[in-house]
Amino acid sequence: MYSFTEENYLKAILHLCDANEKGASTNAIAQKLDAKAASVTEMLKKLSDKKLLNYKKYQGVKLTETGKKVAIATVRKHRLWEVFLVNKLEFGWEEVHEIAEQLEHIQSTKLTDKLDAFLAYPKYDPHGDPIPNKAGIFPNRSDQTLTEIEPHEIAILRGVKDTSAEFLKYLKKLELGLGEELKVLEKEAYDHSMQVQLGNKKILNLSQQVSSNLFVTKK
Amino acid sequence: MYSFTEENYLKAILHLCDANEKGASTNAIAQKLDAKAASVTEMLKKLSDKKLLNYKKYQGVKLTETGKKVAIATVRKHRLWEVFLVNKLEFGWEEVHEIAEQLEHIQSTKLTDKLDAFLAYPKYDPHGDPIPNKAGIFPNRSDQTLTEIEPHEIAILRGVKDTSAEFLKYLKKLELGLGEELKVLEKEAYDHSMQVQLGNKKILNLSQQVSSNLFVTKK
DNA sequence: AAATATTTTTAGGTTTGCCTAAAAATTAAT
DNA sequence: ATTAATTTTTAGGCAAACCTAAAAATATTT
Ligand SMILES: [Mn+2]
Ligand SMILES: [Mn+2]
Ligand SMILES: [Mn+2]
Ligand SMILES: [Mn+2]
Repeated sequence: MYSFTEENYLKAILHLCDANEKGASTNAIAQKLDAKAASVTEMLKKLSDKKLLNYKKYQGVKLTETGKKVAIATVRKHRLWEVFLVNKLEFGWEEVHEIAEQLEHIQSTKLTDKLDAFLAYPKYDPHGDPIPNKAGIFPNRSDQTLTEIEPHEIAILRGVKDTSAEFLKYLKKLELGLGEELKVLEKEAYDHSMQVQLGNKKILNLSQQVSSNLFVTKK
Repeated sequence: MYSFTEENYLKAILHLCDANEKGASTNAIAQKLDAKAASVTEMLKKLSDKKLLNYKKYQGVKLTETGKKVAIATVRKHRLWEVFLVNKLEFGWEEVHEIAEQLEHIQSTKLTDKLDAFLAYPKYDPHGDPIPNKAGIFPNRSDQTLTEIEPHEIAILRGVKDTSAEFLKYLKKLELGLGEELKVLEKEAYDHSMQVQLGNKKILNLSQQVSSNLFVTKK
């Protein structure tokens, strides 16, 4: 249906739009795909002709519904294969991305869905990234907050419940960003505060108010 | 390392050389790959330049050792993936060939070998075709003879222990060819003869001497 | 041995996807 | 508001694989 290359472009654009709201710029796409801007322009025209994205000269692009569907399906394949490689074939989580980059282009919806079932419908890939279901819906980034994590467990920050500027600024000050690993050291029974160690070894003390507003997944 | 297309050519040529002794002709390759003879000629030159096969104008081709290695590795990948699809993902054996045709081109020796281990080093694919090991060695067509098959089981004829012309002629007379399915109906305790039903429903009575010379695999 | 048929190769094109270099448009800095 | 810097597009090419049609070589008949 769609070529290797087309799927790669759509996936890159999906990720850029996720980050950038305004859409994906030619240069950003070029950088992400390790191609030249001229090649990207050419491809954008083709994808636009195929109604996979909206392109107007010099204006960057956004995916159409169809384009989004194809991109999400590709992400789904990529992440499911990564789960397979790590959970079933015992690859290390650092080795699987490159192989998944190839496997994600295998064309068979039935294969994807059977793989999904075989893996027991995982919601996150080995790097903690969410896996869209057959319908293209991503799992709630997490319904689990840091308060539910027990000492010695490692959590990965996935999102925030409180999205107020104040809270986000506070997190920034703590150097607590999405994707950060948090090892729970201790939970204080007295005030329910937590001592956690960041990936960079820094140790933080988080109040219950803070930890109950952090969506995480266990590593 | 090698492109999708190159692997397909080498695999096709391997199979044709297997059948034809004399090597593979341009036309035969074209037919097998559903391409035009002109395209094949062009590709043969490229593969010859890369030392994957020996090509002399108008003389057909044979694979070099390197070419054989690549072709066998591709067959290995193809058949291992077929086993995966049938045994693990519960595909029907008639659905897997097309998907394996895509999966066989994934480039990662480590993946292939880990898949092999995950599947417990299968010797045959779902269609009974032998799977070469990591070193490129095909299994002995079968070490199991028909005598070891129990009533109600179905066996597929894979080879013969006795290769004498007499025996082969006898098999031909019985219409018993490689690949034939044999359902064991009864085993006579008295003389160890067997009653078997062929795929075409014909029922045969085979002496122990015959059944002990037929290499089979269970279906 | 010639004539005919078949196979294979050559010659010239197409499509996909990528490139460099130059031109045009947009954005940022005086 | 100009000028300068950056981004994006256009123009012109290249390589991998494919194609059709015509020419050359080989194989088969007469
Ligand atoms: Mn990945
Ligand atoms: Mn990819
Ligand atoms: Mn197959
Ligand atoms: Mn193939």
